[in-house]
Amino acid sequence: MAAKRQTRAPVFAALGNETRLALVAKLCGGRPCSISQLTRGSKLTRQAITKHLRVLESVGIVRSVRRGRESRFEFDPQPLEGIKQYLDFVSEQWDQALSRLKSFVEE
Amino acid sequence: MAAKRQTRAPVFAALGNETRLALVAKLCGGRPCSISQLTRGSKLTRQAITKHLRVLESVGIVRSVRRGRESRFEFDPQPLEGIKQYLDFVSEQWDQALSRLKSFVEE
DNA sequence: CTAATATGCAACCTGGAGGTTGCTTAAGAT
DNA sequence: ATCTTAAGCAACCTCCAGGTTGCATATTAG
Repeated sequence: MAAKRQTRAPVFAALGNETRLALVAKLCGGRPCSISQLTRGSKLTRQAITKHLRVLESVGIVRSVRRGRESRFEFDPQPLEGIKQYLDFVSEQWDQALSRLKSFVEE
Repeated sequence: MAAKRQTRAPVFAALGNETRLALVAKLCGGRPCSISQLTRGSKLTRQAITKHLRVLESVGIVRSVRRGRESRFEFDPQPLEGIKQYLDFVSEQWDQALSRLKSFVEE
């Protein structure tokens, strides 16, 4: 658990941006998309979108597969499982703290 | 859902840093801590820790209560619920995409 | 073959994140 | 009354995230 902490912050950071959240929302629908496709419907440049995709790719949320002249990006849910576990861990700690407080007050 | 998207990125971003993750891990244990307490056991300056706490506070993960000459920070799990919901939403989309693919292949 | 499309690469700009130091003020401890 | 500890404020520094433009290259379409 403690060993994994160093690897989770980058995943959170990758999600800490509206544009990237929107990309994730689009790609988790299942259909792989090319960079150009992802750029249409965004106010940003293709290069800007590309950079965001590379950030997501660097933490494994997304994977790129070259297909002819276009590179298609597809979603990978695995890194998200990791941070979900972390959030559950935090919630659990908190709940336990609350129970301890409660039993302390009751006695 | 779509309306909330704009408010989740900052929460993810607040967690996208090792130091802040460590602070969260400490505070979710239930015991409120002063800035000085949180600074001991870190290699950073008190002011650096303060800045990180303000970031967490700005998204509601943490709340500060003045207690005499010290300001004690306590954890608040509520914003984390929001991003958990988002992660569940993404997973659900993904699972549905997989089922669609599966039934498409099977027919 | 040529034109159009999709991407890659690199330079560049700007603002803000993350950190430090120095000084001031408030509150406890002696 | 004085010393010490906790915290706030502000200036400053460095580096990188996020974005742009311009040009080069690979693929596909006509």
